Amino acid sequence: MTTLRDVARHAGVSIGSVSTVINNTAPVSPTLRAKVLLAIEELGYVPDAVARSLKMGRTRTIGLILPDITNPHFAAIASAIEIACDAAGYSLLLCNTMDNPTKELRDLRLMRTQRVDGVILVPGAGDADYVGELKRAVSVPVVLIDRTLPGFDFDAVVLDNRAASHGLVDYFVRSGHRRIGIVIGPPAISIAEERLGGYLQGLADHGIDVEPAYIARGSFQPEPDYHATARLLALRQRPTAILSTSNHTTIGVMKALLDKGFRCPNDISVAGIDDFVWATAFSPKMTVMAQPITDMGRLAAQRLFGRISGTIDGPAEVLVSAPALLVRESTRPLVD
Amino acid sequence: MTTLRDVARHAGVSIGSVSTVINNTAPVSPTLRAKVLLAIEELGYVPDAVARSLKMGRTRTIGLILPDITNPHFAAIASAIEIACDAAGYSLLLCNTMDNPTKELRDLRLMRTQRVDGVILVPGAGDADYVGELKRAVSVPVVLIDRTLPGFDFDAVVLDNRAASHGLVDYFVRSGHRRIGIVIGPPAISIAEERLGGYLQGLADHGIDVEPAYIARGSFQPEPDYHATARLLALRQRPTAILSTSNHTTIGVMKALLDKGFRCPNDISVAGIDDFVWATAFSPKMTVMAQPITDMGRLAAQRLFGRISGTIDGPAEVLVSAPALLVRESTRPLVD
DNA sequence: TGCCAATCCTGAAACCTTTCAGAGAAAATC
DNA sequence: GATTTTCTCTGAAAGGTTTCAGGATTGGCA
Repeated sequence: MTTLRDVARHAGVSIGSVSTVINNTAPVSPTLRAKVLLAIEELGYVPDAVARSLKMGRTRTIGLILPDITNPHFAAIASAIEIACDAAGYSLLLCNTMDNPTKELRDLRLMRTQRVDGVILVPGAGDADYVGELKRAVSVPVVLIDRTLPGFDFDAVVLDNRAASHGLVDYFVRSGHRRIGIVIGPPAISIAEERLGGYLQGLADHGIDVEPAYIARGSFQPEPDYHATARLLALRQRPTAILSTSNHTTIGVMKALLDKGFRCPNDISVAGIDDFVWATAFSPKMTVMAQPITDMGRLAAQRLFGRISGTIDGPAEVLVSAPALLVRESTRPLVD
Repeated sequence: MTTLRDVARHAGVSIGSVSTVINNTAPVSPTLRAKVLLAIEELGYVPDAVARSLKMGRTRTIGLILPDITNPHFAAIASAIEIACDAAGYSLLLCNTMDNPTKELRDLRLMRTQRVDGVILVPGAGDADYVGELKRAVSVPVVLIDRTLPGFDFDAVVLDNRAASHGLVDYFVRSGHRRIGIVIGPPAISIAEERLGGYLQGLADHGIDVEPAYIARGSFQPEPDYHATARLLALRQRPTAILSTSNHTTIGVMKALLDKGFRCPNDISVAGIDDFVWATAFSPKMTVMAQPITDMGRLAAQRLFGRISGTIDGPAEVLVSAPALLVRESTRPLVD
């Protein structure tokens, strides 16, 4: 590796001058600049970000911790954040927790030792240890995205989850449905409770009694949610409509319908939260509440950069995005 | 931030001793160890990876450069690599090129300034500049995955792409199809040519003449491949089977069928390369050649770690994985 | 008791950069 | 022409760690 020292020697100038030229940190004579630039070119010098980080006390790197990069929802978030990082001159350290709290703790610790300048986090369900570590990780700005963490005042970028499921219930009821099931994730995850809350509120607003059996607990994962859906379908008095509360859930729901021999929307209407590329590629095209996920990712990154630079310094804010209903072909009016 | 110096002072020992205890790099007395551990605990000391990297000359970080994290295929690769990194004590720097050569160059340069210990790369279509930069990036081990780069002897982990499309052609022909179309990506990407090659070979092996109009150039992207498919469907003499050469391509193909009013498999059979979670959630369940993608990601990471540590030091190897045919419901025998 | 070997531990150098006080030269002012 | 100001550039310190030559202490042996 060639260093500043090599460049300086080769150009016949001091190390400090080379640094000055590279970073444009003070006026220099054209001669000096030319000599240095030439030397850099000839030696193929590339600055060492490690040494720079050590000296400067910041790494120009942020950490992204999410549950499952394999889920297109989180992949879209990652993509948006990566674009923002590129534009702002940040590098991106990626960690995938697989929804494993132990791994998440390890990742948080990794962020500390790596001295990232900030963290964007999709928090899992946190116990006491977790909460402690997260608090300590707070030496650096943290922005939550997608999910929140009760009791922590971090900036957060989230969907209006209650509105999302409430809107879907509204739509179902307007279409004549009253027996509406829901497949929902674990209570420890904030969005599960919020989406369930919107569903309950929606039913209440329309004067529909809650049928406990219509609330099927899954895990926001295709497999468990497949089984949760199967329970719904096995009911003596089946729902006529199912609210699927995430894209991975939708995979489980649709798979269950297919396997159990139900046609959608003829036998049962299904609407989901989250849009995805393949939603319109197969039968039926899915009716969904879409999240402005790219915007949300960008927003989270910009928020974090603002905190890091000090441009943003008020109290923590929760930025809430509105979902948009896309009516397609997995739902139909109930006529009987 | 508390430093080694702080810990040393607090424990009443030397800096070197603290380092020794932390890294278990030499025998120390139980007393010393206890004092140091206690001090670390009390001060909440976390080692500084930046300083460590500077001193050691390695960062224990690898870079992953891929075209589109939003594509579940690459997301699966990323996930597998992340798991391998976690197990081996490496951090993962993620870059997303969006199939943009300029961005890819920038990412490569970023890897150099960040002093990553190695790079796993899904190369795009490279021009001269690109090739030069890549050559320079070679100061550090590079492992290619998914795609190769002609003329570079890097380790690579790839699918047997010819076998994948050849196998699909075989399957179609066995099912009675002879008018077989293909939707393929741009020629500059290695896998496109290989998959096209397997298709041509397959036809040849069965004594079927190549119909140029049946070869539809797309981009391995839903949108362009939708239009490529539409061209196939507009043919006077339509193919009875379509070979879709990537998962994103499959989205375009199926969408086009749906929009143009063709039923699959009744009107046209479709088989794709790449399996994906939602392949079995909708109608029709897709017949595909599945890649052992998780294995491939792990393999690439292990290969890279081996190169970095020097455990592996022979000439570059291309590790070829075999695809597996999963017959589902998007294909059917041709009876007429 | 005296000496040597073995065992622990210390302290400073080095990794590559940024930053800044100040040296030296040129330009400006009286 | 002497003095001050301005403009460039230099050189060294500092950032937190690892490493290693050597110092200090202990134990063993004659």
